[in-house]
Amino acid sequence: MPSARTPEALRLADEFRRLIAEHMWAPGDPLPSRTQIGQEHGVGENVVRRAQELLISQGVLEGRAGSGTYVAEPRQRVRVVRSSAREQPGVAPFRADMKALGRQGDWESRTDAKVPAPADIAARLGLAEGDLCVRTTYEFLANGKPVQLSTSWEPCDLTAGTLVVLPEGGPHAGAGVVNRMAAIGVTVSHAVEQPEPRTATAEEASLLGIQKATLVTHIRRTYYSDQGRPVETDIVVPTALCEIVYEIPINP
Amino acid sequence: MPSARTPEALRLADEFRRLIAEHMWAPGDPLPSRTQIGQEHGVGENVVRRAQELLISQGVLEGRAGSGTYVAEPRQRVRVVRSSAREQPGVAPFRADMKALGRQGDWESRTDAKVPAPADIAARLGLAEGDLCVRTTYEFLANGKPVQLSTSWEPCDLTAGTLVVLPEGGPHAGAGVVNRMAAIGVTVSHAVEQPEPRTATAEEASLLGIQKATLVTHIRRTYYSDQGRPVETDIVVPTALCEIVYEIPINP
DNA sequence: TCGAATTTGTGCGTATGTATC
DNA sequence: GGATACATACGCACAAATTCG
Repeated sequence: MPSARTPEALRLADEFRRLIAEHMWAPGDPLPSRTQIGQEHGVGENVVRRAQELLISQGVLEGRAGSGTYVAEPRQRVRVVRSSAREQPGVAPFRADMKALGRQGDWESRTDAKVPAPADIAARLGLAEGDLCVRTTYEFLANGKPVQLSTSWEPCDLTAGTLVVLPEGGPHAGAGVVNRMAAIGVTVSHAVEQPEPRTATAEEASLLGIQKATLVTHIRRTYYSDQGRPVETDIVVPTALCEIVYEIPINP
Repeated sequence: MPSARTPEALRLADEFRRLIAEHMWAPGDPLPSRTQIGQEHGVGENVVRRAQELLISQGVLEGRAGSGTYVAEPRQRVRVVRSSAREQPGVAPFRADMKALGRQGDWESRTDAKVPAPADIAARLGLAEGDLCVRTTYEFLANGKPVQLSTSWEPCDLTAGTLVVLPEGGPHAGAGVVNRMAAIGVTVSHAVEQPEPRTATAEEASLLGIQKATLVTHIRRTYYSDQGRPVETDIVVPTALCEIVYEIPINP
């Protein structure tokens, strides 16, 4: 009849937390190796690993393969405001967000002009599978570091032959969907966003510089106009880097 | 030199998915035991376990301790709309949501009248730690089954001596925060919601009838009035049961 | 420049607890 | 109460990445 009621790994994780809280371990410091910690605490190497994994998933520690496990630097998260006030004439929403935080907002993008819509996107856009779209993938940077990913899908026949075919080209480059649509006479009346939690894929983690399998919020956004749905956008917001804020006005 | 590039567990998970997609396994069916599956596929027992865990975390399978692993029943998720249109005079927001889905919306609540605010709540409400609050915990039901949890915190000195001291008592019971505040002359101008992904605690999983450690969205909501922040609410929305929709009007 | 030692990361296995039938 | 099945904790072996002489 053995059995401590709380697993050793959890106790060890608490010990790590205590050492960090009491400034025995400072941000950026490497931890001793797993074998060393294991010997000092009289536990198996795996127990150490599990304790570290727990805190890594919580953003307290950071593991670097081949190098060591480190105390994570406390980084201020980017506040991403999502409200109607985001859409201002001639200003890119993301850059406005970053300016409010005193950071430089930039982005890199790649546009593929005629991409057949995959099944799920086609369903969301009300198209047949395989109908052509303009797909643009974005990587948003705050002070040069990636903090957010997104992919936008616009049906080809919506913008074909206009000046705004390419989201990041022409006179309205980077002005945001609402402004671009307004330029071709399409009035966007409202947007709908559906945030869903999931874990980051390996590719996303690599692009964003975050630990693997950490939590992200996947926002599926739809812009609605009088004529129908102009644009769908998938946005990936890593929890470790950004906090999402929805502002909701209350009608009296 | 061994090593298949893809782990056995992932291949087995795909096999499970295929069997379900091809209707060999129907919703509600129990899977064979892990030892049996392991022998049939020539893999270890824990490989089966990992494959099942993966699909359980995705809501495809469902594990019941002591009983077996089952194909999850496909249940339609409850659509929770979060927008300014939610707040209508005299109507509880949640009940309106459920009515739009053709379901019956109910809730159970428990109010504790004078609870000292814990540190994090005090900070959010702009109080000192230990200041008294009215804490109300809710369990929202759709057709009798719990789908959402929330906890609201109201500073005592805000409502003390009025008819709306208790959120679920008096003439404005269940009418929603905005209406109750209006009854005592406090005009709520806007709300701010901050959705964060995390995993469900054991208690939450038990209350909501979901698998342990599945994903939820934890929404921290603040109602703002002209005088300051009247109310904070923590809302727990399980991904398996609900989808969250934010409607954002676009100002032309 | 290269390779060996160190460290983290991954996959798989075993023992034991615990719930269900 | 016994048998069965899932759940949990812990351990081992090897691969991948990094570091440093």
